[in-house]
Amino acid sequence: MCQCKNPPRLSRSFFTRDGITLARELLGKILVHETPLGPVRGVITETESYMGETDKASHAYGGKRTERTEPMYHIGGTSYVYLIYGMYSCMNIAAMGEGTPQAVLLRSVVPADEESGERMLRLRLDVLNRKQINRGLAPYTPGQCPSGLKKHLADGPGKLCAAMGITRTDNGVDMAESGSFYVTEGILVAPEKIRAGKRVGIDYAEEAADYLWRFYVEPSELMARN
DNA sequence: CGGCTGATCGTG
DNA sequence: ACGATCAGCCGA
Repeated sequence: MCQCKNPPRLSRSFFTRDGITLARELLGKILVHETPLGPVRGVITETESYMGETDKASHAYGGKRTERTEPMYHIGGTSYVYLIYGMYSCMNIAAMGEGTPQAVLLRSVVPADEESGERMLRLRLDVLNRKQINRGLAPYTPGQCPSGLKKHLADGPGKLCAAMGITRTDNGVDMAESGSFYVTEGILVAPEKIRAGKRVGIDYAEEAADYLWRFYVEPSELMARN
């Protein structure tokens, strides 16, 4: 599927831009995570911008700099992975430079190749099965898994992290330097193919809840290669 | 497909 | 107490 199986990771200058530019530029790029199963590659199809201390939806709103939000304050390219609702992880990439806590939430990916798709399915099953066992129920096997799992492999921030094996141990990684967690070129997305909408799950953010800071491409638009 | 709900735990 | 969520269940 890829002409070039191992393109180089994107370097610092890609990440040290403002959060809106970075969110748009990340569409079509490939997120790569080395897992015990091998590399998992996902084409990024949906992102959200969190614009720092003045953004009421941001964890850094009002200059809240704590142990949790610290990675957002680090240099562009730093990962910010946090636990939400007690059971899911959300994956962000810091934008801008040191001290400016803008970030991009990665909301959705699709497998970049068949091998990645198989690994995503297994990683999703691992997470689901932990809950099954916890409830005293029989674990799913790769053959008979919940219907809809393949269709909704990584189309949500929690599902994206589960499918790519991303946990809080991946928090604070410099993705411009790391050899196991990084972003590469992927599919060219023309600017006119980028849709925008309101960010999800931030009803508390008053006027900021209406900003069109969620960006996405229809999977059918992912055709041309770099 | 759309709406509702319980699950579950680190953070401040 | 409260989430930058998800899966399961319900009704249409």
